[in-house]
Amino acid sequence: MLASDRAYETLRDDILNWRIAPGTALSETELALRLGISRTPLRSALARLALEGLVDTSRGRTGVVPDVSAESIAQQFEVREALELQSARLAARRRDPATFHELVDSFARASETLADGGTDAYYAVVARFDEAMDEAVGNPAMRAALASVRIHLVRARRLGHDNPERLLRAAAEHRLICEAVRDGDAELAASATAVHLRGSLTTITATLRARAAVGQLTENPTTPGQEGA
Amino acid sequence: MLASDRAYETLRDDILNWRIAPGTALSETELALRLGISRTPLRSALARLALEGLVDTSRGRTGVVPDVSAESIAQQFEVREALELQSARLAARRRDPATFHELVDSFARASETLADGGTDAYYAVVARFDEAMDEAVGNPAMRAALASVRIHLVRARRLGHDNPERLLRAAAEHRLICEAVRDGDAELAASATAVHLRGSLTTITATLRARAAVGQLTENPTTPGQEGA
DNA sequence: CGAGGCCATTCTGTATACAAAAGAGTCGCC
DNA sequence: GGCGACTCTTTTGTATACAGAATGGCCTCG
Repeated sequence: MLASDRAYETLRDDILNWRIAPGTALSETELALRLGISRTPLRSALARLALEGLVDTSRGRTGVVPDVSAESIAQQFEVREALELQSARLAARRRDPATFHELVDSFARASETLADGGTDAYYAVVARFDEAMDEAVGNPAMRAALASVRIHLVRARRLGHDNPERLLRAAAEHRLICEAVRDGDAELAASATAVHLRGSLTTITATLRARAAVGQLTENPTTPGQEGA
Repeated sequence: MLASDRAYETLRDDILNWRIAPGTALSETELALRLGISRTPLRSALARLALEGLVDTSRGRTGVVPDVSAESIAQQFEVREALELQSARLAARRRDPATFHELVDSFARASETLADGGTDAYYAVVARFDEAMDEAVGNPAMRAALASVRIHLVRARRLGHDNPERLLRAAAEHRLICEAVRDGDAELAASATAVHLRGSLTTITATLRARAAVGQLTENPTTPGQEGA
């Protein structure tokens, strides 16, 4: 595999999993040294991250990891709502019913999945759902646009990881979407998606508020002293 | 200005204005020589174009300019519809009325604008409209998503340049959108946008069909022999 | 005459060296 | 004591050199 791709994936995962704290300055020389590659492929990786919005280069030339604010999340959700509702409608018209019949079953068994494999196992089902929707829509441009939005919300999702009751409600919402898509009901699929997104955003916003209230004491134990002091 | 930025803008304009024909292979060494820079900043420019979808790197490592097919346009419009309808709704809720009052006037004078300054002058008004919508929405993520879609449709728009009667109808549609946004009527703004997009897509599709029927004889006079022979 | 393999050419990917610019820190002056 | 300018350091942007890989042509064998 290419060194630039490895650097990109490593940095992306580090940012997405909060191993690099928001506000951290991303020095090319330092990162290149840390990853054991030269600055050339690292620059390429940083450029990709910057274009995806995972690194902010707007102020100053040194890239920094952008913060996850309630405002930025709400903005991402406005875009996500537009794209996912459209996706749901199109998927309902073009889907393979068998695929979504299967997904309905998967979401019906969500409580077992959560009990057995935890949140990661559940999110794997969600990933299958997203993939099935993208494939049903059959629009590469839509897939790319959605991928761009979803990658931003991964960090936010990580914040709400510890909320199993929300995940169960989300599973029920996903199940309804799958049923609507399976039955070819475009408007119901869109409405069910809107319901799901509203619930999702409410949970994330509440989590952010709770974190802000608790303070910054117990978080980010993995990266001590990465901030700009 | 940075050499990489200049290279990016030059190549982007060349692609958007059909000075580089679809299917053309983009050799790094050749382009670097042509633009008088080294391969390093040129690589950066190519990477940006590839991430924006203006250069296709999926098959093989050498980038090629993707073709503009009726299918790809339709797919872009499915994304555009999702984003612009959402934008129209949000803009209607958050707009500054004066801005859109002014735009209503501008589109009302479209026939004069076209007579005086031609299509370029008209498209300048459309650019002001897009900017006003983005500003009214006030969502950087939405702005970025829309910019990504719009850049793809610039090439398609160039194809339909020679259709003044369509432009007059488009001006009337734009005027209706502006009136709805000015009045804060979110649903009317969305509906008017849907009408406009449908008309736009129909025109572009018809133009593409006409070009296909005429054949490839009279096109691309600016870049003779750029294709792979 | 066709197909397969080998060789050469050319391309991309990576590393490193150099220059220019920005930022911070300090010294001097007001 | 505060403000400003200068210098030094660190950083990014660019160029070039080198290595590995792929592709195309050509030759040979069947």
